[in-house]
Amino acid sequence: MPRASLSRETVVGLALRVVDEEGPAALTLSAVAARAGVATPSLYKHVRNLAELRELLSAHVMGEISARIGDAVLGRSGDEALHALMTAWRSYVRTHPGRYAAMIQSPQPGLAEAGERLLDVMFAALRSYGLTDSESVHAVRCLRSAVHGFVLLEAAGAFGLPESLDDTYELLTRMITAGLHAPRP
Amino acid sequence: MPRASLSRETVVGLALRVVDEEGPAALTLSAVAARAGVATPSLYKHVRNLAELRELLSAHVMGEISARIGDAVLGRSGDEALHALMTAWRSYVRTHPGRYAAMIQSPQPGLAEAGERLLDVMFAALRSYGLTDSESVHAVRCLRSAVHGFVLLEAAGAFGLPESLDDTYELLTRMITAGLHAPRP
DNA sequence: GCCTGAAAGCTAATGTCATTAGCTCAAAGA
DNA sequence: TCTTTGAGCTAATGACATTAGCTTTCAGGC
Repeated sequence: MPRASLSRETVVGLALRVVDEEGPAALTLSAVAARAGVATPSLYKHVRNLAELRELLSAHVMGEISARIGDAVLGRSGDEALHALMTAWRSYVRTHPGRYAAMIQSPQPGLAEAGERLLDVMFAALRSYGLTDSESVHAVRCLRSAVHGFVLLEAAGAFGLPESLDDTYELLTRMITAGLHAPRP
Repeated sequence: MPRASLSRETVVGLALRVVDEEGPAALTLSAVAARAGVATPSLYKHVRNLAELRELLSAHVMGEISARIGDAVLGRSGDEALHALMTAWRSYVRTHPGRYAAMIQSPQPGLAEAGERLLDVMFAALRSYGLTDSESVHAVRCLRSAVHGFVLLEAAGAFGLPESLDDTYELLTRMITAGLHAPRP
């Protein structure tokens, strides 16, 4: 086996640096190849095509988020766990806005596993609320929607007014936690 | 003035049909030109470039949403107004998922006006809660985040489980409305 | 009815990408 | 040392965006 200077993982790592430093729109095979010091077609030895690279990158990012929020939730329960989860999620996106924006949302086969892990962490964080399975599904969806919407808009710079975004996020957190104490009407 | 078969508005209209029928990724000047029955470079007589077309399209979509939720809120107040606003917003996105996904979120000069109008409608819908200006800003941001996150994920097909999405959205609506009755801790 | 100039559309050309085909050559293992 | 495998390369193709410069149409004045 010859020159193994590159690997699938290295390529994904370089792709992450591209989106971190130049934004999601800059993610091209050319850009990654340039960073790898390699001709563009050489990348096809490691990833099937650009679409697969995007998928691998998305799975990686989902994995990082799961790990972060999983850590944050450890040893906590109830509102405290929820608060920690939401804070950790937002904090990750603030650190890597391009990375988060580059993440694919539509259901791809390669993302199923990473997506499930992320859901698992969220379900676990809600466990102490004592919800039924079905209530938990609705609760996780609401949590995910609210956090995803907020961090996406924040990362895009879509909140123009001068009011504190920390305060807004506090309010959002309270809306979610309060809503979880009475998930049915 | 010669052959005025095309216009800025026509071009935007064709672009809307492209994203509606083929998704946001299919929005190319080639695709629009093909629908217009015109060579690609001819479009440059009407829009500066692809970036500007995206901006015009985004402004148009924002305008449509403002109009829809504005209508929905007319003659209502309080929780009822909020509920109508959220329902109308989601309903718009379900009708035009590609259009919504094609909408730019980052603050562009050309989007300022449309963005302000959308914000105005949301502030108006919250008026009867009697919030302070600052509380309203936080409330609108939370509302926008939650709705945007939900409809984006729903349009992307990101909610895989079989539980009813209508029920989830009801819960999300209740979380927001309940949170608005006591926006500060 | 004819002239003219501005605007709409066209062709040709360039540059960036993704992707495929087929070659080369390094190095691992016999 | 020889073979084989696989990483990386060059060349080529095709889709796009964008620019330059030409052609043609037609509105309005004569």
